[in-house]
Amino acid sequence: MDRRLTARGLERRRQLMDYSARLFARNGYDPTSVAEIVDGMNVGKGVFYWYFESKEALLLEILADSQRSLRRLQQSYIENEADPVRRIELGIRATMDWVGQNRHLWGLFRFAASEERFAPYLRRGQQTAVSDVVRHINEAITQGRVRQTDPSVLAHAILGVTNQLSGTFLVEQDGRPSEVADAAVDFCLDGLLGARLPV
Amino acid sequence: MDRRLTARGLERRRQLMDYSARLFARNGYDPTSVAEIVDGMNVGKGVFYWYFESKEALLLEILADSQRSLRRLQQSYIENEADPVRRIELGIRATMDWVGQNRHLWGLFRFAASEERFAPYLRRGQQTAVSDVVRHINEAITQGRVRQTDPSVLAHAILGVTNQLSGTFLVEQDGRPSEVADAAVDFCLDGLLGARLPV
Amino acid sequence: MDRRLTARGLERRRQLMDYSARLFARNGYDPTSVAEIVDGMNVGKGVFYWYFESKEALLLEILADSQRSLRRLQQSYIENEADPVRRIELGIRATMDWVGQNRHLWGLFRFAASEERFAPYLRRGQQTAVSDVVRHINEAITQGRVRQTDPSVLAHAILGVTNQLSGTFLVEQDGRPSEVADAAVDFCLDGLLGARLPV
Amino acid sequence: MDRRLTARGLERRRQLMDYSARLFARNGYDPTSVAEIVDGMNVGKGVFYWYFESKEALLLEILADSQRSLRRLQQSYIENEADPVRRIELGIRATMDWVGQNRHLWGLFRFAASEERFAPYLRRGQQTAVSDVVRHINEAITQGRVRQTDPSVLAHAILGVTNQLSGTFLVEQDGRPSEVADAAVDFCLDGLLGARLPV
DNA sequence: TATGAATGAGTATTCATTCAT
DNA sequence: GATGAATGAATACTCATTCAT
Repeated sequence: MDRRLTARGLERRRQLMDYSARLFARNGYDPTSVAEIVDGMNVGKGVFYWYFESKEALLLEILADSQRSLRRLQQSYIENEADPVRRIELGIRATMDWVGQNRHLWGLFRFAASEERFAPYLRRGQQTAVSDVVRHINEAITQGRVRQTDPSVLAHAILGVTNQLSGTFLVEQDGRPSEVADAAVDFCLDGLLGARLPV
Repeated sequence: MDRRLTARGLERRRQLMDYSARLFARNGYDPTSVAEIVDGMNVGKGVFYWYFESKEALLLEILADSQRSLRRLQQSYIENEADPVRRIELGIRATMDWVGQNRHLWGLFRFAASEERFAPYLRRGQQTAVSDVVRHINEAITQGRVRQTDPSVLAHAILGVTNQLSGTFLVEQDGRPSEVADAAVDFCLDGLLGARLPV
Repeated sequence: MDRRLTARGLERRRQLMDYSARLFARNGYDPTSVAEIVDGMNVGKGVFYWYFESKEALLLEILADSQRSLRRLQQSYIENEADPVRRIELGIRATMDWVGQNRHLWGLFRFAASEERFAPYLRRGQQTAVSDVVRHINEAITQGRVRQTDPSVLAHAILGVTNQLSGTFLVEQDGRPSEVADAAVDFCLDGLLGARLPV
Repeated sequence: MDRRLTARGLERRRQLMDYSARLFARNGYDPTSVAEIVDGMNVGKGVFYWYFESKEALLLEILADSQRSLRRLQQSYIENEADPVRRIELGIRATMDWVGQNRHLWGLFRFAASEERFAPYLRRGQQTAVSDVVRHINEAITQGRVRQTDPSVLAHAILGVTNQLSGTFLVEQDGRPSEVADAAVDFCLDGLLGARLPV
């Protein structure tokens, strides 16, 4: 591997990744055969193995790629924001927007997270996300705006809310990211019982 | 199918389900072969097909079984509790206790939820859970204790928190159900910013 | 693997080994596909893998089997013979007789000997053969009937003669084992120039 | 094919043959892919097919080349030698020297000899070698120095000894050609029992 | 001359399922 | 009820060869 690819080659590669990701997401990774992929793209079987070492390597690249792009979006939303609570909120909004534009990858992530052979590769991205949030929470605690609790628990709770609401209302029910984000932010900040006065 | 099974037969059947569930959870459903299952149990292949119509049917039964037992536990925790907020809390605690005792099924549920061919069977259980919670929330709203919001969004958020925290702190980090439940309940009721006075 | 085989199973296994050996010998190991083997036997592809772990494992078993049977024949010829030179002669005759009855295995052995991946498995048998002969030679040297020379060199030379003559005159030219053996024995004992008086 | 090659082209061609021969010898002909060859030489795939019609044609050329060079060496050793027995001896010495300098080709010859698709191409060279030796033997018989026996049998026996000793002691054990040649010559001339008086 | 891209038949192997005993 | 044997379509992957540039 480690081929020197021409511009045309790079494009092919990207097409393969996109198309595969869609098939994986729709039919599942294991049930999707390499034959299906190359047939669907009207290319020979060798093309696949010219660009990827294996079906597994392809999935891993799709996942890594996606995690990178999500993280980039989150950081672009957050930069220059001083208020830690607001940073958390913006992170949630970035995530919702990203999911909104990559709905088809949702199932793929769930699958990868559920299988021992792929979960490890997701774990790193997950940990990065958690520690990002933990940093904001710690700052907020210092400022006395969040009660003293294990920040990593809070971070995971926020992730749980974001995941669940995006899965249900964006992917399944095709909702609008900004509205789902509103709901997620509200819940994360105030819980069920919270009743902040309107500003 | 629909065999009249002797007591010994029923026992066999149960053993097969338990053992398969463990293999599925550890190595994934697709990668686990029927041969592995029957070899591991030291029986012939015929045995498997005597008790189950197919590998897929087996997984479905495992899932249905698990969902039933989880629901039963939740209801036993809740019955006779008049306070709707308290019922939500008890539901969370029941879930955590169940996960604590069925850790190995966790990954199986995630997998099934991620694949189009199995997700539908989970959807029903999920919907039941959601509408249970929605009922409590509506009651709480009527009592003026929860702000006016789409209750199904709140219900999903609660499920998200419960899922994420149980996955991370019970299954991955092998924590104690009651403590994880405490954290989940706190977050769900008060969010990040809430600061109820201790009772 | 390590199956419990019924009598019928054992027979199938043997048939597969015989048939494969013939195909390997005729067309070469690599060029012979598992498909060819099972098609030629009119069985499903699974049958092959029910009895053998892999194509490679099958070849190894064929080789081990053959080496065992050759050695057994050699020992049966030699036992009870006191004269070491005569024992060498009988070893040569045993080998020729064995080759005469297993002509089809000849090419298989040459192939295996020529490939790094199989040669090691042959080496052991080859070494056994050499040390057998070395033992006889040492005895003959002690008796003053063979000149002082590195016995392992002599042993290899004898093997070389036996191999070459059996390959050329038994396998290629379909000659009679006893006559080829006569020639091999003569050459090994007297070389080109030797001129023992007829006894 | 049959290209008009520039000097640089001829050099490329030679490099390809050398490199391929080494790979074939080390890993086997079938298991070595054209991709491996061109990758290892850092050239594109087209280069290979520019210089050779096919992988098979390449092997055949390597073999033909080698046989030619061996024969040339043998003839250069023998020319001007009047004594037929001495000519046989010099032929053996030439062979050992050649093998000593082309150790890596040894396995390749064994492989080619073992496969029906290549053996025919070797057969011709083998026959040439045999009839060379047969000519010397016949002369020696005429002179009464070798007993009346089928000369082709004797020739094959000599080849067998030479092959086996060179394979074992030159290629496997990395010995010195002149010493191995001494041993081969001794055995061929006198066999096990011969005891010529030292000259 | 040379390259990267593409082809597609072919390979070993797996596996859910069925069947004769 | 249970077993070992058998099926055969399907799978991931390879590779000699060709081609457009």
